[in-house]
Amino acid sequence: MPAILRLKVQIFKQVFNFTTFHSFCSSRINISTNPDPKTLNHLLNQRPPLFQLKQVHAQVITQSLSSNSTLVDSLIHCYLSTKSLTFARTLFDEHPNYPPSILLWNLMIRSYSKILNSREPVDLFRRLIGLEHDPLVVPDNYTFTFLITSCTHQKSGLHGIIIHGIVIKNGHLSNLYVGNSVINLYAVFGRLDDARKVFDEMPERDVFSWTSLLGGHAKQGEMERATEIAAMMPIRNMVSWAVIISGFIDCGRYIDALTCFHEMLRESHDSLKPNEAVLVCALSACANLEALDQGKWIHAYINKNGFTKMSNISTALIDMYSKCGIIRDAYRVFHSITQPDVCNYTSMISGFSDHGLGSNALRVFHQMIAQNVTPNELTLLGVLKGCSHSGLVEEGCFIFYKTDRYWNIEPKVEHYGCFVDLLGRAGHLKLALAIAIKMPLDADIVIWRALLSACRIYKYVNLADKILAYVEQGYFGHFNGNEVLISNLYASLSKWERVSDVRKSMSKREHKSSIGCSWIEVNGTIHEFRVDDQLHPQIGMLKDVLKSLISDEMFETEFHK
DNA sequence: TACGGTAGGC
Repeated sequence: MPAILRLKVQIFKQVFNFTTFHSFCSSRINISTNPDPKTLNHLLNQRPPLFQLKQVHAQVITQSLSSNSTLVDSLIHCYLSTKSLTFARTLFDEHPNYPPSILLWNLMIRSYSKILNSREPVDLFRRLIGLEHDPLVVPDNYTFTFLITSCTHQKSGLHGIIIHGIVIKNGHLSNLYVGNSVINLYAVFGRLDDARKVFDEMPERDVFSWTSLLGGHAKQGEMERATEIAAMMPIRNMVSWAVIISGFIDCGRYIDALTCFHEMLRESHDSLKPNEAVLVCALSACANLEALDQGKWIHAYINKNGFTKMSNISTALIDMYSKCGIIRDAYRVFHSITQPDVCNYTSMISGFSDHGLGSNALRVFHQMIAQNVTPNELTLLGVLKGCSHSGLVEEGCFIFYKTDRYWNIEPKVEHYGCFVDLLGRAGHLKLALAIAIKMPLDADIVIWRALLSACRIYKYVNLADKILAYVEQGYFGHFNGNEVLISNLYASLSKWERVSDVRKSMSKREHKSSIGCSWIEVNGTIHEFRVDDQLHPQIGMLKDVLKSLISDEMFETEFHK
C-alpha cells in the first residue's frame, strides 16, 4: 500500500471507524501541505459539503488540533449544517472545553428537535441543568424555544407541559418566541384552552402566535372558531391562509376552501401572492369538487406566475385534471416535467388507473423504473389498481410479488386489497380467497368486499354464502357500503327474503348515516345539493328542468310523496 | 458574533 494511502487509512480509522472508507479514498485530500488552524477555520466558515468537511476534520486530527476549541466548535457547526448529527454529537460530548457554550447546546437541541420522537433534546436539557458548577452555561430563550418545539414532535405532550412549568418558573414565557412555541405545543396536542390562556397572557403577539392558535382549532375541525380567529388577526400572511384553507380541506369542506382562496386573492391584491402550499391546497379542493373551470383558472395563474417548475404543483395539477376527468391534460402536465419525481409518477399512474387505463399506468410505471426512480407504497397501490381495473393479471401478480424484494416495500393491507380484487375480477376466486386467508395481516372489510363482488360477477353462490357467513359474523351492521353490497349480492342470487332483511336493518339505522351530497360546477360556481334539499335559490326552475328530463310518474314519487 | 416559532399533494 502506498504511503499516502496508508496515511489516509490511519486518519480514516481515527475519525470514521472505516464505515465509508471507499468514498474517503476517492476524495482528493492534499496531505503534502499542512494548513494552519486559521486556514482550517476559514475553510470551515465556508460551510463545506460533507466530503470536504471530513477531510478538514481529518487534518484537525492528524495535526493534533483536536484540543483547539474554536476549530471543534466550527466542526460541530458544519456537521450540524450537513445534518450529520452523529459526528457533531461525538465532538460535542468530547469537547476540549467541556461544557461547550450554551450556543452549542442550543444548536444540538435544535438539530434533534426536528427528529420525530427523539429523546435527545430532553436528555441534553437534563444534562444542561445538571451543570451547576458553570454559571455561564445556563438555558436561555433559545434553549426553551427549541426544547418545546421538540416536544411538539413527540407522541405525548407530557414533557412539553413539564417544560412549560420550568419556563414559567424561570420567567422565560414573556419572550415572544418561547411563548409562541408553547402556544403551538398546546395547539398540536389539541389543548386549545391552554393554548388560548398562554396567548391571552403574552405581553406581545405576532402573526406566529395567531397562526398557531388558529391552526390548533383548524386541526380539531373547529373551522367556525378558526375563521373567527382569522377575522380578528391584525395581519394575515400566506401561512395563516394556508392553515385555514387546508383546515377546510381536511374536513372535506372543499367549497369553503375555495371561497377562502378567492377571499385571500381579493384581500391581498398584489401585495401577497399565493405560494406553493396555498396553490396545492386550492388545486386539491378543485380535484375533490371536480371543479374543472376553477382548476384551469388556477393552472393559468400558475403558468403566469412561474410556479410550473415546482414538483408539488405539478403533482397537484396532474391529480386535478385526472379527477376532473381530463386525463389528456393530466398527461400533458406530466409530459412537460423535465425530471419527474416519485410523486409526479404516482399521481400520473393513479390517474391512468382511475380512468381504467391500466396499460398506460403500467407503461408510466415501467418508465419510472427505467429512470431509476424508486416507487413508494402509493405508487405500487396505484399501479396494482390499474392492473386490477384493466384485467392485467400477469403484470399485477409480477409487481405484487416483487414489492418486497425489488423495492423493499412490505405489502400493506391496501396492497393485498388490490391484489385480491385483481384476482377476483379476473375470475381466479379460489386463489383470491387463499390469499385473503393466508395473508400475514388481518384481511379487512375491503378485501372481503372485493371477494363478494367477484362472487357476484361470476355467480359463485356457495363460496359467496361462506364468505357472507363470515362477513355477517364480523362486520354486519357496521359498514353501510357493505350492507348495500350484501343486499345486491342476495338480489343477484334471487334471495329476496335476505334482501328484505338487510334493507330493513339499513332503514332502521338510516338516521345515523351521513347525508349524501352532490355538486356541480356551472360557470365557475359550485352548486351543492343534499337529499330533499330545497335551499337552492333556483330550486323551482331546477325541478321544472328535472320534470322534463324524467317521467312525470317518477317525479311524483321522488319529490311530492 | 453565531441559534428562534406557523402551512400543502399522490
